[in-house]
Order: sequence, then structure tokens, then C-alpha cells
Amino acid sequence: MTAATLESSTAAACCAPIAREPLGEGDAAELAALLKAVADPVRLRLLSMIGSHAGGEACVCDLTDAFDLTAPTISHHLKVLRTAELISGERRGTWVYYRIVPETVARLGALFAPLAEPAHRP
Amino acid sequence: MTAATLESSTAAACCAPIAREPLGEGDAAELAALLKAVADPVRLRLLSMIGSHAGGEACVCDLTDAFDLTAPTISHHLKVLRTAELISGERRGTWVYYRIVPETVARLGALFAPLAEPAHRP
DNA sequence: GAAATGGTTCGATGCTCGTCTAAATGATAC
DNA sequence: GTATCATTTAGACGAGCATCGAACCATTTC
Repeated sequence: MTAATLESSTAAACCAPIAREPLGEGDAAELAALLKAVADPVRLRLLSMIGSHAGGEACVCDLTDAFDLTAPTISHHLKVLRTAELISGERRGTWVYYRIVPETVARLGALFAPLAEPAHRP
Repeated sequence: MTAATLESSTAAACCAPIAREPLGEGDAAELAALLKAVADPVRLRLLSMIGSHAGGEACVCDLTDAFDLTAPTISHHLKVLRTAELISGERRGTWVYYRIVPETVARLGALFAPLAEPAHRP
């Protein structure tokens, strides 16, 4: 699935729009898990750093230096993001490089977009 | 500013505001607090119920009945959403009605939105 | 007023999560 | 093969959070 596919689906089928109809129990749990992965200052900054880094990928060594946290802690946060499929990591030689998964990030954006529209309901 | 904007995004394919530049420590903490308010299955369903309810507002009595939770718990979750300014409550007579605050929700949508509006960029 | 109904606040409890130190794994250089 | 740097895993501790029962405000009705 590409970013374009997701974009075209914001108004229609794919991802459950939060304002069209009440969220089911299962969908809510799944989305909450995804949101929980982003609902942390460190992980938010990590995501932003990786996404804004030149070339679209960032080395763990760069990320670790930017925080006042130990390497295991950063690794833990990266694992949470990876488990949520928000980022993907690849080892090339000594260092591991992380990259953003645009589809998952776009899914978050599409979640609240319908709600933001003023007067989407009569 | 619709499909053309997306087409213009290049190989990085990440045009979400969060990927424009690294998030500051203060902004990250503030956004994480906002996200944490939504990163819960119950609150997500509450938000969806309120947002999809006819007239744009929902009574607490309706919300409480939809869950297998006690009234204090629902009230707690509503308070979290209210503190985050995601919803606003108003008492009319016997019942309390909650309504969505579109500005705050829009902020969430804009964060990860694949179609970043030019006006929102700093 | 007094009673009844709708909502919120107050403590308490059990669980989850972020962080650390210590140890293990992976990869390169000598 | 051994030394060394980079990253992850394992285990443990403390803080925060979701949930509950009970007590507490607000509004209507008698």
C-alpha cells in the first residue's frame, strides 16, 4: 500500500473514520495501542528526528546523543515504535538505521481529520 | 491543494508536519500529553460517540450505558478529555452534555496528516 | 424542606510503563 | 582469535494510570 492509496481513502472506505459512526470495541483497542506508541515525548521526538533527517533515515547513534537517556532506554522506545510499525530498522554494518513507515503515520492523520471538519453533521 | 499537493511530495513521502523538523522538548511534552488523552480505548470510543452523535453533543447518560464500566470511571475519562480540551461539557437542567472541541482535534489531525496544510507550517 | 435521580469527587488498589544497571549479542579491526 | 565498539535483551524499581466503592454536589419533584 502506498501513501497515495491511503490519501484517496480518507473520505471513504478503508480506515474507520472516527466521527462517522461510533468506534467498535476492537477497533478502539487497536487504535489506542497505535496511539499509545506515539503518546510519549521521547518517542514523539524520535519519530520527528527520524522523519526529518536527511535521506529519510537516522542512525541510532545520532538519536541517542540527542537525549539525556541511556542507550537501552532509547532502544526500548525504538522497539515500541517498531512494534507499532511506525518505523522500520535496518542494520548496515556496525550501525542500525531507522526509517519512517508513512502508511502508519498517515493512518493516524486520517483518524482525526473527519472530526476536525466543522459542521460535518447537520 | 488536494491531490496535487500530495503528488508534489518526493521520495521521502513524509510530508506530515512532524517530519518537517525535529520537535522541541517542550512541544513534544505538550503534544504527548494531548495524545495520551486519546490513547485509551474507552476515551477513543467516547470521543467517537460524542463526535458522531446527532446534533454534535451527547448526554453522559447515553455514554455510560454503552460501557461495562461504572459511572465514576466514565466520569474520570470524560474529565481527562475535558482537561485536554478535546471536549467541553455543559449542564442543562438535569443532564450534562458534552461536545467536541474541533480546534484541538484538528491539531491532532494536522500532526500526522498526509496532506499538510500550508497555513499550519511555521 | 425532603426525597430521588444524575454526575462528580475522594481514597484505595492492582496493573502498566518508563527508566536504570548489568549482561548478552552482533559486527568490525587488529 | 581477541579486543572493542554499537545495540539489544533481561531483570528490577518507582511512578503513573484505570478501575472500583463510597461519599458528596446539583437539579428536579413531591
